[in-house]
Amino acid sequence: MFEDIHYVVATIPRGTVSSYGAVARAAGYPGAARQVVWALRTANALPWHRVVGAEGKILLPGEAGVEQRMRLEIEGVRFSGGRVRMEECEHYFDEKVLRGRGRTRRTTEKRTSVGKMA
DNA sequence: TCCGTGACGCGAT
DNA sequence: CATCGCGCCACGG
Repeated sequence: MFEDIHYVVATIPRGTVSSYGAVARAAGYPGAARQVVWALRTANALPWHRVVGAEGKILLPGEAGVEQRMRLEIEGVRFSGGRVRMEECEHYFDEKVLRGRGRTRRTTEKRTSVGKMA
């Protein structure tokens, strides 16, 4: 499992970010966002700073959070308020292959919001 | 072995 | 909006 997560995280291009949930899905464990956290915590040679909350929010507490934001800004990721501008910087894995959103009832019903439908 | 704990996410209230 | 509740799953006590 962490192998998959590790791999997925490693594929996030510099200058872009992704969310815990997105990584979990990409790795093949929809809903297992927590495991992504674990994977990031334990692994050390990963671009962990490229992973933020679902809304582009930095969830890391304390200094680590500051560092994460700093690193992202260095990579060119822009922020809007206290969150990352996902609209511009979110990295989309092969969503077409991941669209098997396992659980999550019918979130797709009115997906009028962020037009992220490939 | 069972139980609580997360850098979470998302629909429902 | 703010909150709650549940799902997910590896770990440490």
